[in-house]
Amino acid sequence: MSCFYVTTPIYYVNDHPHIGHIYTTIVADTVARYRRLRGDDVYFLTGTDEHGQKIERAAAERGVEPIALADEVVARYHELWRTFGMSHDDFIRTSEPRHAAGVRVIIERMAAQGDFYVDRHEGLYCVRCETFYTEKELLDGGLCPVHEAPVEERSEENLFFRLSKYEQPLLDLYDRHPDFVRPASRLNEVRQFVSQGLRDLSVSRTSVDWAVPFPGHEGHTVYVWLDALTNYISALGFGSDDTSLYDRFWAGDDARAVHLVGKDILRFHAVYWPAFLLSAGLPLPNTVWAHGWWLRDDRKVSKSSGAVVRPEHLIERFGGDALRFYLLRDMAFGQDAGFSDEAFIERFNGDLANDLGNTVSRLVTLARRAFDGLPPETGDGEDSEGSLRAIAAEAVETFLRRMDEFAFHQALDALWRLQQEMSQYLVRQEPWKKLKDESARAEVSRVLWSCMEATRIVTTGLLPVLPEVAPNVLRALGALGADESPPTDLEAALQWGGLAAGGTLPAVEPLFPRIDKKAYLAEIVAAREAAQETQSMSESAEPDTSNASVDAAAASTDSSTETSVETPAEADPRIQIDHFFEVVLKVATVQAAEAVPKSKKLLKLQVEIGEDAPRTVVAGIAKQYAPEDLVGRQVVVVANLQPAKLMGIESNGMVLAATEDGQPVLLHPERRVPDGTRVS
RNA sequence: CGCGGGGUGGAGCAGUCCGGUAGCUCGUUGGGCUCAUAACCCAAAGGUCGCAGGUUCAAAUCCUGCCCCCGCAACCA
Repeated sequence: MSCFYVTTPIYYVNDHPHIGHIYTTIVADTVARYRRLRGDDVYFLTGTDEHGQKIERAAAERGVEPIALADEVVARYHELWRTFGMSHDDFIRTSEPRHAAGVRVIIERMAAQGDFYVDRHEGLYCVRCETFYTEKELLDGGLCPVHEAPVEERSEENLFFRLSKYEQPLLDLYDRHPDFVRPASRLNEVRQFVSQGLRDLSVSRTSVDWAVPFPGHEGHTVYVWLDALTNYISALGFGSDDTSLYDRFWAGDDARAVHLVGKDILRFHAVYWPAFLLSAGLPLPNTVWAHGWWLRDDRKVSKSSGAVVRPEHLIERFGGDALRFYLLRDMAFGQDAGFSDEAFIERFNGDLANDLGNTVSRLVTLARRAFDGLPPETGDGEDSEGSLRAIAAEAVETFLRRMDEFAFHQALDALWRLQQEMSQYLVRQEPWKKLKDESARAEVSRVLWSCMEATRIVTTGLLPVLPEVAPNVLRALGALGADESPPTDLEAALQWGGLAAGGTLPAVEPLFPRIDKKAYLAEIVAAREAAQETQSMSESAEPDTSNASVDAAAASTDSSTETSVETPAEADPRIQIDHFFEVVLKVATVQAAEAVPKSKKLLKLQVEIGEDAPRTVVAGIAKQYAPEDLVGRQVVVVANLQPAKLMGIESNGMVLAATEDGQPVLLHPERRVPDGTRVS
């Protein structure tokens, strides 16, 4: 028996759970369940990353302690993981003392190697970002690219980690263990990054308090990634008195550790983390598996049908297992995939309702009609065709191999191939025509038994994917007693011959009722509208007729960890009219327009605004408007805006547009009016 | 030369590492069946595998060049 350790990243509590977190964790859970069923000693870890300035600041804004903020988000994760039946063995929070202990010990070991040194981080610092910038990153005039505010010269004493020292050892690692990063294309990416040269890494901050204190350096706290990555071993007791888990799952000879990560944080796991471990003289994990992203499907079809990405709604309505299945089946693991409600419904109806659920119904109904229970005689593979058994064996072999490779979509495909073969076999045999023929009783029994056995095997393979529903399907098939637990030895359970002959078989309810696609899509549109209604009414503000921003926020499937803390829905506060008049809006005619080089969204416009000379205005509308189509058109501009530089071009004003689903739609007066006409 | 992903029948994708009759799901059309959740089964139509070269007996797959799309970062003032 080998030891298998699987982890998800720890999720930053400044971010509410989204599809990216859900996906990674579902994959990890499926792998964990699968390895357990293969007889491995498994440890599955997930958790939360709680330190850092963002949390500190968000907490301060709300007037609470950072830990209170973290507690709230952690509670949501716990709740969400429950709905998916996640089987994690531990949930680590970086705010826990046991984690800090691990961080201290790894840092002490790294320090003992002389891998830290103190240096002054001198540079241009934006106080509002609390970040250093290089001159190259700044806008013309030395302004912060985020705030366009002046930066200041600042020097902060930091501890640096000698990352450069590990450049060659890392390259050696990638050569010796090509499996260290998967898929292979990602390894190339990482290798290229490292071979371009590594700069030493700043690993302490003096400006962040909500963090682990840096051992031996008063006033310094540990940089977020050094802190966060260490969770993978601190959770196993590294740095504590009891290192039994660590010895078993990290340092053991037969231990295999796999970190599942989104491709956005691959570098930290494939470069920094092994460098830290090498420095500390600790064993390395075996594999960092980087998966792709779920991208929002923004085809017109979706928009016109009102379908937006709403995993919460899908979960609530169809359960965690259905979403698990969709996510694992529809993404070629490692690559990006598009997420849409329609695809979910099609997958659910096609694979689960039609293929699996309906098959179980028809088989059970047939068996009950013919034998008032399970078929009394087994097929034993010796039915009139004798092929189903061999097909099942082949499907099982492919299934196991693909699961081992983390190719979940192909593993599921293998099962469905068996299901399809079985269905075709059933139709060829037409047992329903022989139900009343006493002489064909044995034959009918063999046929039905074989089909049910094939379905049992398919369902057994689904145990790691559908932990909640698969056992129910087995029960419906009579392959599992009402109070019996699902099998624990997957390989054995996938062998032909597991289904008993004879016995009772209860009538079935539909296991996966088909989803009425049209009705469902209408439902989510209605739900969204209701949500908006409630929101605006509760704030007693005018209904927000432009719903674009609401959609965008609800539908984010971005896996970046940079989204802000969710704040209670807040309608725009009412303003005094003189506030409005502070904004000078004028009609202007576009004299000239050209694309801004190297930019995708920006157009540089010359607009006649009734002044001595036309103004230069930069507008982010290049994706929707061709420069030549704009010349001669009238637009509305904000005339008294502070000039700003965009891609090095000074913009003196702002062109107004309605934003629909993130796409600007230009505003213009109903009929031509003189340039410079005030809008109010 | 910023980083990355992708271009395969109407749609969504697999196959590309390790060349060998182009595959899956959905959709469309026709037929069948009626045990079953308007399900299931059979058949058909539909592709110069982005373009151009090259290597090879053989290229979606390997090599070279090019075009286009989409993310990310720096730009939606």
